[in-house]
Amino acid sequence: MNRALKHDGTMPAAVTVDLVIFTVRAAALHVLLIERGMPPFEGELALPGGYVRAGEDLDQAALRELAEETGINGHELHLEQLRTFGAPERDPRGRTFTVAYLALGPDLPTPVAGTDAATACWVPVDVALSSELAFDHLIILKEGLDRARAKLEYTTVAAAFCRQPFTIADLRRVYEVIWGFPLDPSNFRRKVTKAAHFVEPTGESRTPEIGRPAALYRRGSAELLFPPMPRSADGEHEVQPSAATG
Amino acid sequence: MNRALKHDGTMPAAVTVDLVIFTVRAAALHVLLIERGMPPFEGELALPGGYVRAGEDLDQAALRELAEETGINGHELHLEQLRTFGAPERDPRGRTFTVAYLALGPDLPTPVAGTDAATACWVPVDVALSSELAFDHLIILKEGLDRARAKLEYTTVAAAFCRQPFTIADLRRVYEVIWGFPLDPSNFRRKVTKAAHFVEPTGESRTPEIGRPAALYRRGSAELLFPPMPRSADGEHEVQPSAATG
DNA sequence: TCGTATTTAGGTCCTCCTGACCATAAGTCG
DNA sequence: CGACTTATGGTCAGGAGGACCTAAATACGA
Repeated sequence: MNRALKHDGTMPAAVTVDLVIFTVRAAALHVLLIERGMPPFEGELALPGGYVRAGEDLDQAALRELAEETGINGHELHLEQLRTFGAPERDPRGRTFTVAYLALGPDLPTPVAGTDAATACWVPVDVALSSELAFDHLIILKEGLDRARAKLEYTTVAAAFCRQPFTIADLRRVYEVIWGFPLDPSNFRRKVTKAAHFVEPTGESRTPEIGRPAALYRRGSAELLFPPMPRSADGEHEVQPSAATG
Repeated sequence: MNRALKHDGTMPAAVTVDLVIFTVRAAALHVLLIERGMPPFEGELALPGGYVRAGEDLDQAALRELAEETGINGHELHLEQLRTFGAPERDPRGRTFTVAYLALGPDLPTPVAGTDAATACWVPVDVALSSELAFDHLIILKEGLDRARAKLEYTTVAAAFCRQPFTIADLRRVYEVIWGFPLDPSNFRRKVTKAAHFVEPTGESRTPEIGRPAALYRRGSAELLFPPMPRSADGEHEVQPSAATG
């Protein structure tokens, strides 16, 4: 009854991980893209990723790919599963499922070209969103962006974009860059400093090129932010980007 | 370099979907469990699920399994991807990845025993949580419960548990059962009716066995709830249940 | 040396939302 | 009719957030 099934009902398939790696640099949100060095989609832009290896957990595979593509050990940044994509025809080589991951980190070094990546580079997300990406990677990128924007609201992951220690203004710029509109500096400070364990003052301060020195903070222990960071600027009440049919 | 890899780098693996199906009945949250009718874990309790078939998308596979196990066509209920589990030794038959789904629906009919399920039945979640489940299904169930609890806060999915039309008290009982503590009826009504497009009045009312008749509502168009439903009862500030290493 | 520009830090007012109540309405049951 | 139960609606105080405004601390230039 089912084509391509083995006697025990299993269907042989390949499983990959793909990573949406975001960082904030030069007042813009960037995503790491590679130019594919082999078919299919040779020469096209794609998200970094690769096959899950035999003894490997999914998180391990994501961390390994992260290290291979960026030279960063993933313990410094935020990593979470996004969603798994498995449309039957999404890979011309055969049935392939990909577990998409979202990675968020501070301004990362310019990546080295990996094994199967001809080149790897940081691309502003607005540029990437209007590009053609291999496979279904454009959809994955969009979902990653939606997830990142949503998570800024009710979690403290914004701090994952800041190299420690950081100033309140650094943290505010993360929100402004990812949400795409300015926040009131005064109200933002009040919100962040009064929230329990979002940021902890170090007691030190840093003098910028111009302006008054800013107090330095480091991440607190809180993961959730309650009440959430308000995001009232116009584009509100959009449909939630989650998964399936419902 | 890698054992069990084909020449092109792929590792043959099986992909399944498993479903955490929640419903509210008799003032308690229930989850659908099956007793496995074949090895491995024959005779043990497990989440319903099965292999993704050849031409099938992941969502399609989840909907098919849902129909097979409960006789319900999934378009009446909320369905979303939870997370993918792929620990190397999670299935003794060989490398198997499972895409876990979360399904939420109104008091569903008693399920029919499916093809590979000896028996299927609704189990109170507190009972299920203290049971032994096959594979890593207990972890999946816990994550599904965490996700459901969290989603009640900032989305309108609670209405997916109510057969339409429903009363405000019906909706409130969903929150109370899933969160595990009572909510103030008056404040809950104010919150729900003033939130934009959470519920829409039908103009009709229903007389219960005892007490004043209650106005009937149906689901509004909103998916997100802003500001969120407050969940201040003690167990607050717990670590977020999300995915990976971070 | 003394303003000026710039950025941080902190305060004020007002409005909305929420928690904790209380009061009333509209049914059923004895 | 009166007791009970549930639904509906209102009040009041406290907290959080948006829209401001003021002061502090630095670099720079006249």
